Amino acid sequence: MKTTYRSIEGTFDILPGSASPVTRSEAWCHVEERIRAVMQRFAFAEIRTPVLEPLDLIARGVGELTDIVTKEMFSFERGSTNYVLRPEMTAPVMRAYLQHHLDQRPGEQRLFYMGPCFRAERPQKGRYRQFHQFGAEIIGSTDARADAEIIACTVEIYSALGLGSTLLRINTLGDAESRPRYIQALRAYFEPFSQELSATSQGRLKSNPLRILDTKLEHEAALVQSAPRLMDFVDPDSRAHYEAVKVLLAEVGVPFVEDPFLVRGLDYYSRTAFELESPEIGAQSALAGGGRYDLLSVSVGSRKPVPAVGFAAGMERLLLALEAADAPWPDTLPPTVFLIGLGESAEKAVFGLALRLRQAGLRATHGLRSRSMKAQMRTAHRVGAGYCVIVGDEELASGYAQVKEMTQGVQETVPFDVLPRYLLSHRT
RNA sequence: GUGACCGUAGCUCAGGCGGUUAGAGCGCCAGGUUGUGGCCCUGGAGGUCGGGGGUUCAAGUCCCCUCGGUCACCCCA
Repeated sequence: MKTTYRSIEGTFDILPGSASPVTRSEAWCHVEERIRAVMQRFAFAEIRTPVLEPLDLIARGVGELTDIVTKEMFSFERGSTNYVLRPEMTAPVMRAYLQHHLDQRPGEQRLFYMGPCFRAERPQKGRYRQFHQFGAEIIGSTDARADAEIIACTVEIYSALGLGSTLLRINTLGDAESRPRYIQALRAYFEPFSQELSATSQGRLKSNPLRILDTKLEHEAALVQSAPRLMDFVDPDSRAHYEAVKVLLAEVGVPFVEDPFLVRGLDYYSRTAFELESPEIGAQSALAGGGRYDLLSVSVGSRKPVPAVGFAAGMERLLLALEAADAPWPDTLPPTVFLIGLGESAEKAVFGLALRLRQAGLRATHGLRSRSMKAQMRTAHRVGAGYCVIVGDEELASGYAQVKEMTQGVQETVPFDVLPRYLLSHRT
């Protein structure tokens, strides 16, 4: 049947019992639980921020010229305020940190988050207009251990879920000065070849030369080979910081590869940048990404700079990776008890009985359609109930219910008032 | 934003070069058992063939447009 309304393009419903983990609520619960567990072991505390944020916060935080801000935001005006549905969560978390003066709390702030984000891109596998991110931030530390811990935590979440075959790539982007200097050098290098570059690369030459570096065109890749190297422009302190991060990762046995061309798409990153990939989830292969963003706080209005590192990861991509890895999914637990009432007064009794069983801690349900015993029995079987409790006029008169165990099919007679105790002791 | 492919019952799909009331399996509902599920049998409900326009005596089948889905580019989680 054709339905009048459907979920908006690039958004989807998450249903119980769905075949794919991406749209299966049981899979989401399971994964969210595991993520929280790892976050808590890293002593991260949960922060929840609004889905709606001021447009300026995102524009300034993420960067006016980034793709996200120039063409991917769901934004609208109401009264004199411009709103956005957040396209990511780091800038909002920093906003909350500043707004609530979390720097006054003892030590660094270790925060994690989970929630929906929005980007108006063309949907494809692993990329949706409403998608879900989780991530963690350590705010208030310049120490390389903070970087390494964030990276270790990212990796830990995937391995805790049984995803071994991920690839960690890391790089350093240098400080606030080195990046602009490098960008300038890149422009100077590519400018003479401008005519040979593709239209997109020519555009990037103006907007974001760093992006030319990960071109897929062969003749451009050749040019990139002898382009100036980022590392040559990185300041000594950043280099030392990068070395320290690498040593820490090596010490705890987190495998990584260095990728001198890894640049992140958001403006606020400096120094450490990293990305975790899965080769098995399609073209959108980045499971998670992150890095240091010492510059963000100032660009969203802080008078003094607040150093921070963090990562953000995509829930849907994690679920996709688990699907590719053939991970098993917990099912929704079937009801322990299915109550069948025959006739009006029995139905009424069953309603109350169900409530008492639930209060005793049992999962109990009953049909609400006054159908035949046979039909109700079939439903009980199909929903996977462990027991049927049958109540008709005879049972009402005698005070004993029929209790049928569904796998063996044996049936016993149990007084109403001992039903909770009986079912609690017999359930598996 | 660009491109490719796809769009027939709730689901998975059949419907040779256009030709009479559009099918199957599964699922759903009911019955075969005056109060007993699973297996089996019988019956039923459910489709304006994504939508609109065109060609034709005739369109689920051909053409155009449109909407949606999928995947890729781009970008990124």
